[in-house]
Amino acid sequence: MALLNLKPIHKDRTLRANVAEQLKEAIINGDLPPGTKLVESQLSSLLGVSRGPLREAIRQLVDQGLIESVPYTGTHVANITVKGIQELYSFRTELEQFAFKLIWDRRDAGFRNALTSQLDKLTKAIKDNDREAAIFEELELHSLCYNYSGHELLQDTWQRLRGKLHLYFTLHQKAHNRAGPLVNAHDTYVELALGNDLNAMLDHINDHMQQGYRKVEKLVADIESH
Amino acid sequence: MALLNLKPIHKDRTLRANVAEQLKEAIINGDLPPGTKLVESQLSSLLGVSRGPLREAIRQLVDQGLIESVPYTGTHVANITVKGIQELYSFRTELEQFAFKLIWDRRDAGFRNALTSQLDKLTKAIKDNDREAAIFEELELHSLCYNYSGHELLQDTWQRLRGKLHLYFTLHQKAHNRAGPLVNAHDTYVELALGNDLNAMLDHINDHMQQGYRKVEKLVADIESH
DNA sequence: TATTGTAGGATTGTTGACAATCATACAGTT
DNA sequence: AACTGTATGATTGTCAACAATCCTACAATA
Repeated sequence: MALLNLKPIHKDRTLRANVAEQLKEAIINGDLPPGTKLVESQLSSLLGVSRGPLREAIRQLVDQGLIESVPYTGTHVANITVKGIQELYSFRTELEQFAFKLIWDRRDAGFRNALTSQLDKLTKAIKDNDREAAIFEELELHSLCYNYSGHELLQDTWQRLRGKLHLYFTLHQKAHNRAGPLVNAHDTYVELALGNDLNAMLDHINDHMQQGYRKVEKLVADIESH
Repeated sequence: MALLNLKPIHKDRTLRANVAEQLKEAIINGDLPPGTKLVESQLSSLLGVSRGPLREAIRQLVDQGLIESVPYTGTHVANITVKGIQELYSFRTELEQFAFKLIWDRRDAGFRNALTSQLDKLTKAIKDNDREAAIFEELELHSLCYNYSGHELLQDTWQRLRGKLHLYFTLHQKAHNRAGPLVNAHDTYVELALGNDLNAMLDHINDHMQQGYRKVEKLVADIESH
C-alpha cells in the first residue's frame, strides 16, 4: 500500500449539498441581497431541481442564519441589523481568543509556514486589487487558526459564522466600493500569532475585531434605515 | 387594548417541528441510545408521517450534532467520544464565562429572583429524587444566564449544545444509577453569580465545568470500549 | 370611516411513487 | 487462499401531484 496524498473523497454529491452550496454562494456574493424573497417554486425551476432537496438545502442555511423562514408564509434572505453585527464581532472575539489559547502550545513549523504563506496570499490579493479574493483569503487566514486548534466544536461554530461574516464583508465592499482588507491590517496579527506573548495576542484580537467592527458598522446603519 | 400576558404564539405546528421535537426527546431520554440506526421508512411509519418532513427533522438534528448521517448509506444517533465530551465542556466554559461578562452589569431584581427561584426548583427536584427533573432544572438554570445576556448568537450556540449535554447527563445517570446533580453543587455558583466579584465567578465557572467533566468522563471510557 | 367578514390567489407543507446509490454475500479467477 | 467481479436487497435521494395555510384585496356592516 504505497499510495498517499489522496484527497479525502467529497462524498456529498447529493443535490441538497449542491443546492445549498450554490445558494450560499449567491447570498454571500450579494447576488441575493438581504431581504430577497425566496420562493421555492421559482428557485427549484431556476436550479432545475425539484422542491424536495431545495427545501432541505434552505433549512440548512436557515440553521446558519443566512436565511429566515416563517412556516406557511415565506422565506427570505436574512436581513442585516446593527445588533447582529455587534453580536457577530463580540462573539468572534471570544472564539478566536479561545482558539489561540488552544493553539499556543501546539504551534509547529507546519503552522508557521501555513500562516505566513496564507498571509502572502492575502497580501497578494490586496495588491492585485482583487477584492473578492482578498475577502476570501482573509477568512482563510482566520480559518487556519481555528483548524489548528483541533477543536471540532469550535471549528463548526466558526464555520457557521463565516458565512454571515463573508456577507458583511461583501456588502461593505460593494457599498463603499473600496478595497476590502487593508494592506497591513494582518501583519501584526500574524507577527503576534507567531511570537511568544499570548496575552499580547489576545489583546490584539480584541483590537483587531473592534477595528473590523467599526469598518462595517456604518454600512449597517445605512442599510437598516432602508 | 387592555389585554396582556398573552403567551407568544408558537407558530410552528409543522410536522417537521413536531417530529424533530419528538426525536430529540427520544434521543435525550435514552430511548434511542447512541449508535442506533435510524431508518427513514421505519421511523416514518412509526410516527405516522411521510418521509419528507421526517428527513427535514433529521437534518435539523444533524446540525445539532445529535444525529450523524452519510449520504446514501445511513443515519444513526451520534456516538459518544471522550474527545466530544472534552470539547463540549471546554467550549461551555468559554461560553458561560462570556455570558457572565455580558450579564454582569445588567443583573437586576428580575434576574436575581429568577435565578434563586430556579435554584429552588433544582434543589427540590434533587431532594425529591426526581432525577429527570433535576437534569432539566440544572440545564434551565444555566439557560437562564444565557438568556439574560441578551446575546442571540450566544443563546443559539448554547441551545445547540444543550441537547448533547442533556444526553450526557442522562446516560451518566442511567449508567451509574445515582443521583444526577449533587445537592450543593450549584449553591456557590448562584451565590457568586449574585455577588460582586466577577473574576471569582469566572474562576468558579472553570471549576464548575471541570467538576462536571470529571463526573461524566468515566462513563464515556466505558461506552467507548463497547 | 373604521371595523369585520369573505373569497381569491399564491406559497408552503405533505404525501406516495420512482430512481440512484450502496453494502452484503457469493461466485469466479488467479 | 486471496483477490476481484457481480447480482441482490435494502436504504436513501429525488420527483411531481395534492392538501393546508396564509396574505391581500375588496365588499359588507355598523
